[in-house]
Amino acid sequence: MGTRERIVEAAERVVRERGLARTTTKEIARAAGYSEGTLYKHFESKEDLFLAVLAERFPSFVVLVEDLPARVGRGTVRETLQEVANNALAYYGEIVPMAASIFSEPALLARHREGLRKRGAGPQMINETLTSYLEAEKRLGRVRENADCEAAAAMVLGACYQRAFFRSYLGEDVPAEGEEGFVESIVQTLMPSLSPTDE
Amino acid sequence: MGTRERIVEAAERVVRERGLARTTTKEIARAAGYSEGTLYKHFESKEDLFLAVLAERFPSFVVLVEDLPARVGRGTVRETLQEVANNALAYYGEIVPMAASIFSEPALLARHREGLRKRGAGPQMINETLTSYLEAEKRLGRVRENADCEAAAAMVLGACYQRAFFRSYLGEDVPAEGEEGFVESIVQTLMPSLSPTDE
DNA sequence: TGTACATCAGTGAACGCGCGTTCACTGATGTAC
DNA sequence: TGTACATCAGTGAACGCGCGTTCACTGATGTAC
Repeated sequence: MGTRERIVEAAERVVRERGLARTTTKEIARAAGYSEGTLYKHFESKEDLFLAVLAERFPSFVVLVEDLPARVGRGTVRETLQEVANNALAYYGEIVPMAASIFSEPALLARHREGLRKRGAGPQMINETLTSYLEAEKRLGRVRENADCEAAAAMVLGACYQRAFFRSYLGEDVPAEGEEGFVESIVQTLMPSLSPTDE
Repeated sequence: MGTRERIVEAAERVVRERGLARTTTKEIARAAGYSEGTLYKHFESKEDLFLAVLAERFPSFVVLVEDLPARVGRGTVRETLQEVANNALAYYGEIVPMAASIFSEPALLARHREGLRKRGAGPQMINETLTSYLEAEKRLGRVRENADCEAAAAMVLGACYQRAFFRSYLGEDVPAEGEEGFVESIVQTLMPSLSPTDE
């Protein structure tokens, strides 16, 4: 692992631990095992370093759902939805605190946004991928003809997203089993709108 | 309006404009029309001032849905859900950027959390109120017997919440009419799970 | 009414700290001949 | 092989700026007699 990568990784770690506002170049250097000067050999500024963290260290939005196209027509739609929702909940729980903190630095948010735009990436990609999956299932007749796939995806993922946010915001220690039940009740409640016939 | 209130209002304005990280006591004082010294006559520290902003300037979570209990049995459930969802979308759009930015200051978040806990308040109150409304409608037979009201509320509000977050995050200018259509498709998709009979 | 004093919101210059950033320097490695 | 030089990642002390906070002071208002 090169110096640059070590610095980016350390920066992410420090931001997670102390929050964006309390993260200093001194602390990042210490965590990475280099001097502060070295940071500036690899990055133009602290802001540039943060942008690298956001671009390089976030688990890809695509990875979470990348095998969804291959799931079309296999297993039940319900099982697939539950698996996606469980993954989304865990994923959102990881990234929400960090993504949220960018809002305190509008200039950083603007530059990050621009980076996302150029790469055609962004958090909404998960929703689009899940929508596409449901539409493919609809074409196979495994999702009812008049279902609104976009709305269904927005509700499943939105519910998970909000729950992850609440957890971070309220600092609760919700047991993992509670989360499983949550996902199950969400999918269960949505199924009548998706099933081609009453189950 | 007293001095203290003017300072709190100015602080909120500055945080909205410049983000939490770029908000200084100097700028707050300028915006409020007082000297920096005056800030410290009314607040122990900058952090205390922010906590006052969070506690006093956020539109109450309750106000949005406070008349929901009175709506039980009146109008259609669908209309009520749509109205709530539209309000939620607008409300989340207002508060998300500011609420999110607290994540950059873990100490501030922890103190705010404690304040919420003491007042029995918090963002999840909206979900609880909407759940109660749906349960009351269920008792009247206007929502199907086996419906999961908590899951339904989580999906409607979660979808709105995530959409508001995406808008802020991506900086899009989604036209208002697009939002109306979004809310409609959400509620439409959820109705089969709630209606006592097929519509 | 006038006088002496107390109170207190507000001022604004000053302070000191911690931050991001810079820069002259080091020393290991590579290269030419 | 040895010598002279170039390169470059990394150092760490230093700098200066902007921040949150303090404090001696002001002047308006209230109160006692």
